[in-house]
Amino acid sequence: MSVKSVQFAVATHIMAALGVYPGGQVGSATLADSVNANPSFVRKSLSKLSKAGLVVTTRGKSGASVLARTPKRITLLDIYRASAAPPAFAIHSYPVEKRCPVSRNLKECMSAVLAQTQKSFEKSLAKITLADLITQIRAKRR
Amino acid sequence: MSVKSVQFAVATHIMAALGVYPGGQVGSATLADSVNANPSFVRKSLSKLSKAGLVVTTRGKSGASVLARTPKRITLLDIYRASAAPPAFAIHSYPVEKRCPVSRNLKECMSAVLAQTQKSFEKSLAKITLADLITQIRAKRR
DNA sequence: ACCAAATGTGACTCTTAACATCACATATCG
DNA sequence: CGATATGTGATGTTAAGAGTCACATTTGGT
Repeated sequence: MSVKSVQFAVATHIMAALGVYPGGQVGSATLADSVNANPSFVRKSLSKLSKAGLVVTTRGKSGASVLARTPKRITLLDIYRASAAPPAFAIHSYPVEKRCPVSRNLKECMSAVLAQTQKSFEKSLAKITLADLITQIRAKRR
Repeated sequence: MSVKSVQFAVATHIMAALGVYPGGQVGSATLADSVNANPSFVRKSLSKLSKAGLVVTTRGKSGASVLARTPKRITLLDIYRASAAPPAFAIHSYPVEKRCPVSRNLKECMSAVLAQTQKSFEKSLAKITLADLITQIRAKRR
């Protein structure tokens, strides 16, 4: 039950870079440098952010990306959702043993629990804006 | 950033079964039946619960397991921690691009964010007791 | 109109970590 | 002391994300 995907972290990195870079017009090659990852991988992540409406990218020669709106109005939940990271929690998929009431009913109970849990951590992400993150990064500036 | 582990769900299944079973003395083979998983796998999970002090198991002939305390005093957070599921969130491990302030500082900021997030969902798990879960299972009883 | 330079994406391989299983050590009741 | 349980290390299997490549698509500049 746990997801070790790097999508969310990379997406956040990209968004932060776009927010910090003066002017905001940044090409995918530059972003790939900052993240230190394969350009193609970064472009895929960027593409998802674009489809989610968090950034606006222009194609063709001198193509680049810009934040679609001010960092204050972008939460980490927006980024998390856009990054399409797999759900953080999972239930086993073993077949049900029909004669056992626990086996018959546990999964349903568990999904309720996990849904609530997921909601709770998403709420926590929604409280943090990209602007907050950028402020922190600028504060360190070392 | 994501690996789906089934540990938590299995551990919870085991605990619920122990709580529901009248008397509570249950062997690992019976538990394996209920979960519908390999007995060895279940024993490993059981072993972790035992080490965490959530169940008491006796070895040797007629060995079995019992809840270490009343279900009201066992939270899903206890079980989650005992199950040693991998942390729910991860940060990428790409090397830092030193000339980029975002690259230099983002990871630290992200770990703070993720730590807070982890805390938030653990808090949510702490609110649910094993007794709650058992009540739900009994309520359905179909 | 064409070329250069950028993003968008499908296909494929590589790697990793969880799952699954086995074998056997260890424990203990009768 | 043997039958039967749990505990656990070793090993094979498998699924999913990461990484990479190739190429289509787009678009500004000359």
